[in-house]
Amino acid sequence: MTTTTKKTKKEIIQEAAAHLFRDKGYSATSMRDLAEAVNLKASSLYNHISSKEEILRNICFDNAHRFISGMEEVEKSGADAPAQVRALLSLHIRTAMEDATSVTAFNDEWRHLNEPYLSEFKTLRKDYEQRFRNILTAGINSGAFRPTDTNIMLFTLFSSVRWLYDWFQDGKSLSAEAVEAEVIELLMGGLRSS
Amino acid sequence: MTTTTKKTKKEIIQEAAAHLFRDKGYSATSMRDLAEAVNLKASSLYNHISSKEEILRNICFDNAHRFISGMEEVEKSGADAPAQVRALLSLHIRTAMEDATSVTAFNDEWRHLNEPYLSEFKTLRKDYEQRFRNILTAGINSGAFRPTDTNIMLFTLFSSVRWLYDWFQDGKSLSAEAVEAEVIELLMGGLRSS
DNA sequence: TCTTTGCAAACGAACGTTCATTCGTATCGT
DNA sequence: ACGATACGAATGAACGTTCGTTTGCAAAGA
Repeated sequence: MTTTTKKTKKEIIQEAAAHLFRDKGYSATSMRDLAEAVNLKASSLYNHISSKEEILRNICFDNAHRFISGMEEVEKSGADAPAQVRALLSLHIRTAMEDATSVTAFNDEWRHLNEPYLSEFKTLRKDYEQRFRNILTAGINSGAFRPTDTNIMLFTLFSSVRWLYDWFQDGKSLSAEAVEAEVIELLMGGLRSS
Repeated sequence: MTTTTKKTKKEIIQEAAAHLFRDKGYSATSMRDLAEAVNLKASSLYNHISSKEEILRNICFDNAHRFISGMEEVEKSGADAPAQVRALLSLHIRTAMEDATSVTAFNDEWRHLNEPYLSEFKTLRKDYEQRFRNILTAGINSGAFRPTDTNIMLFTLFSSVRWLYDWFQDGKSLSAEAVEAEVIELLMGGLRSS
């Protein structure tokens, strides 16, 4: 037995759900699909979770908080803007490769949340984006980054990391570290002034 | 009345569907939603289209062919690799801004196609990707691009353009031309060697 | 007149969810 | 050591709703 910290059934269900949501999307995943994936019948799921949306909600907010925590660490590191952007890119890339479903939730499936959670999530997201923009602005002001619309910089960085979970699951040739290094170099090269 | 070449009802339905698919996703869009969007009842849609999936199919393949046509033009232009990449980036960016739904179909919703169309679409896509990779390889061999895994280059370029339709619809400050120029500069800066 | 278009009604299938019940196991009072 | 009790976990059946789609018929246009 490896380092398996015993998972609760709820955690097993959430992970299976995240996997299905990534592959087929939230709406196209039925509770019967999910039940089959964890060797249960649909009705049994409700001994562990209270609704389909609760599962999505947990996935979305868990990962929102993961990114926000990363942002907090980066902010108080006191590093310069390029180093902060590198650290955040690393966080996004690592997360996308280690837990592909996080990025899916963060990017694609949150729109199926119901109110008031939808608004709450959007607020978290906007906050994260604003703090990222602040770093980019600092980098431009310090002369490290070529002057560019920070929205364009921000969203280009964000979404250029989206493909990782589409692609990394086919067990590709490169190691995670190599992928991370190359992507970061590619994107930082685009930001650099001079 | 602007330059409206008279649209058939089928075209109107397809455009409304594309819009809904982008906003809510294919699975979460019902035929009753779609009917309401074109001021019809659900049953009336079937006088013009034969199934929900046919709509998706048309959207996916129309746009696949649009990108493939662009690729063909670029290939026979005889330009060098950086110019070819610029041209293809321009195509992707323009398309994303003028017809946001295309990129959604191309990137996200095609997975809901049924066989045999799913396989057919995947083949078209793989073909397009391979031809893009060939251009990137040529750029590396000529010394214009920093040596990098072409898959990483390819998917980074592809997906870094995805955000445009999420963002451009909120009527933003920058003109389409400005956005295009900045994004291309950002991405080409990352590819460049030296 | 004949084709095209629209609609109300209805279809079976699938959806998320609830319910009463059952089974196994742990905890308790005695 | 014993039966009584409680409880977590699983289930089949059924609920009401929504899904994509079909049918039959009326109105409109050619």
